[in-house]
Amino acid sequence: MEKNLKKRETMHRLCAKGLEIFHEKGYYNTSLDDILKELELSKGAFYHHFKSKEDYFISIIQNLVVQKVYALLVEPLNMQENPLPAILDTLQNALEPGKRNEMAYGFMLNDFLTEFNKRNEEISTYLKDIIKVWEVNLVSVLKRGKLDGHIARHIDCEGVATYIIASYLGIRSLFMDGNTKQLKYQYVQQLRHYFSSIAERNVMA
Amino acid sequence: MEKNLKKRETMHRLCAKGLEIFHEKGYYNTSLDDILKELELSKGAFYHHFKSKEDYFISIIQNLVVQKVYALLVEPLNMQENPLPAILDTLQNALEPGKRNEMAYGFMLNDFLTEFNKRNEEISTYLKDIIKVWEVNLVSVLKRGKLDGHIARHIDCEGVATYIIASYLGIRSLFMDGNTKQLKYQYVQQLRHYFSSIAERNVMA
DNA sequence: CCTTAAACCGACCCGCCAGTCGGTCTGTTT
DNA sequence: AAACAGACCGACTGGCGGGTCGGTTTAAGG
Repeated sequence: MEKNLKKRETMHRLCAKGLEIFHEKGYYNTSLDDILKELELSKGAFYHHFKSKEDYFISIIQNLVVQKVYALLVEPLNMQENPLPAILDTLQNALEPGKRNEMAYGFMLNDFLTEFNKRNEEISTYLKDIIKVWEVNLVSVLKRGKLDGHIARHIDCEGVATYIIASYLGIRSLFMDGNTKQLKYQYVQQLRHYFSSIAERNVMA
Repeated sequence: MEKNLKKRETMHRLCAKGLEIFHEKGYYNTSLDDILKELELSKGAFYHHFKSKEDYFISIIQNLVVQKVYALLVEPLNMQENPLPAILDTLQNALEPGKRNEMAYGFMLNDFLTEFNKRNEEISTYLKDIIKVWEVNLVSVLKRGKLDGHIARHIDCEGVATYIIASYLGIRSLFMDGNTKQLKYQYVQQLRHYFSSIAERNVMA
């Protein structure tokens, strides 16, 4: 059964490198040969494992992107009892420059989302589903926070989630022009102000 | 001098239609022939007026996009004395579906920004400059608002501007999946909460 | 071993599209 | 009306890149 292992290994190498380069240069701006050259693999190897470039990218989304979103943006939401600081910490961490050689700058959802919008409906759908998952989790954490008295009763949790997601995607857009340190600081600062306006009137960490 | 008129007219038709289609389908996903076909012009005509596709798009940015940003996002900022409601109204209006057959959904900065990021540095620079202009104007309006006692004294106006821009770009990203009405409502609602947290403590319209 | 099927190779095909170029048509100038 | 220039035409080129396919290597099973 070593053949099977080889297969997995090669597919995994392809996906990992693919995500890295697609994220770096964009999907449409990256040719398969770009990726294949780096891995010293051939066209033949690629098409043995994937039926098309599109199919390949969908694999990447489902195997890697989904996991990363969970690990980076969903799971940390439940690390604290009070959702507002939990969300703040999560986002702050997600904007941190990549540690241990992982994908620099935490995330790429926005780039892919706009790249595929109106160009490839199927891939767009997969990406939107990921956002949806994030949103659903945000909402549930926020609602729990409302029940626990951390968030004011009149607040619309769905609206808050939408607004958080929007601001996060947007700040990631702005990250491209270098001054990430300051942008991140400003973002977190203002997010704090915003959160203070929807928190239940006692204290806000 | 009718020749000169003809030239202007053709160039203008090219730019207008170009912006429309580039915005609709993306720059790299639109071939010149796509545009030329709709205008019933030829390759020859095109290259008589512009030296490349890139040069063409830069013309579009400088002639049309800049103006639209001014008209839609900068000028309305000074329509009211209190900057926070002014900004709110401006953004709300900018998210309004296009009236009188103009470009649907107000704006496209984010799409272009991410499309050209890492693919064409020159064009990216032009786009970033536009954002910068918007930012500068936001900051100046905010600072004036602080002097006039509408905004709390400890607030960082640059940070606020960044956060506003981020959230706007982000909500525009989310607009692609259809439910714009609700998204817009949620966005404006939360923006109001945020603004209430940075306003000087009297009233907030 | 020898067979079989898998993983893998790489030359090739083909459509797409930015850009070229020789030519035509039309209005302006003298 | 002749000469010129600028607007426009459209067939063509060349490179890029996704996808194909016949062949070769490798490892599992008999």
